[in-house]
Amino acid sequence: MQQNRNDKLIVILGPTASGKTELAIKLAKKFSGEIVSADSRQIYKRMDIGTGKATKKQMKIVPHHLIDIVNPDQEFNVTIYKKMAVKAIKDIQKKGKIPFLVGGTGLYIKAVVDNIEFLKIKPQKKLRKELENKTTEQLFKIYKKLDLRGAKLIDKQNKRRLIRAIEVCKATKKPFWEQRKKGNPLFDVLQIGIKIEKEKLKNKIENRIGKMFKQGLEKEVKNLSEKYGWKTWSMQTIGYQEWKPYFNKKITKKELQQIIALHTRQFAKRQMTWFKSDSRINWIKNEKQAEKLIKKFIKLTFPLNS
RNA sequence: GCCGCGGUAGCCAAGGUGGUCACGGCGGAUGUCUGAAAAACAUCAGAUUUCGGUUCGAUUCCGAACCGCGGCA
Repeated sequence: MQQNRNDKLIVILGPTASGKTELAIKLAKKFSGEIVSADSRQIYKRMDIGTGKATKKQMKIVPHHLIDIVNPDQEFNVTIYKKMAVKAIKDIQKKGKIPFLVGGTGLYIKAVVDNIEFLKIKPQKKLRKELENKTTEQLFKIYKKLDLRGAKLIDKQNKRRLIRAIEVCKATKKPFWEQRKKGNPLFDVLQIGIKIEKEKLKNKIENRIGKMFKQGLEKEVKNLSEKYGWKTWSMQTIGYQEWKPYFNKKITKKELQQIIALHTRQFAKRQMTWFKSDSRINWIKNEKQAEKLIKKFIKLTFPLNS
């Protein structure tokens, strides 16, 4: 354990609408920290209301990183994210401040916390296009030939994963599965998860959507769809994709709102499924508990703060 | 009131000609995750409106009741 080097990282995670943003800002302010977003949608510019970004005002209280970093028609992925996040975190540490990694995108958080070293094989458009025309059975057969062990463990029916696995095998001439790896941990991490009952979260989700509608989500979505269409990756976002049938007059506004709420609830559940499996997460119910954990965590490196 | 049509899981919904019946989809529960992750994918639970009859056997055939829809009065 290095005593005086600042390699601490505090993670604040939880399902959508659980109140991460608010909590993180309070904590970061209190412990002189800066926020690094771990949210796969808030990276997009112009997608403000529907992704639940912090307001300009809030961002003035505490510096935020990795928000608004690409245009809505640009492609983005974990690898890019990880690189940027690690850099942002280190920069904050160098300033003697504490980085707060805040968000609900499990894979992004994991990439940083577990230092996943993604294989440097770029997605190959031609190959992917070719493979996409095949059935999952065909893809599985191909993969099996390239990586017998991996074939036993992969989601057999998940085309997207099969294609990626094949892509890596072909590019590296080695089995995909055994090439996956984690590096040594980059940071000393404290993970804090927001615990919230299902019913309560359901209400919060509904309220939040109501608020978004009032804040002008319709216009935001309309502008985006007119400028970039509906097919971009960024439009594959809850709170955005659902508007298409509404604009085409296939559903009413009330139905639209219900569908968004449904999708959001389902998403929240998937997030929890992801987080549940990480036993390192400290689940808290309120700010006080979070503060307590942080104080204890920080003591060694920042004796003056406690 | 009469005539017709229908009543299959929380919702939608397949099931010519009776054989441990019970297709799907949505929703639900549980889970997977190493370059799209607010993505993609998997597993599981759950039903024949009710009461009688015919039959070795009824989701299926017959009758009645109840409910819904349409038409006539």
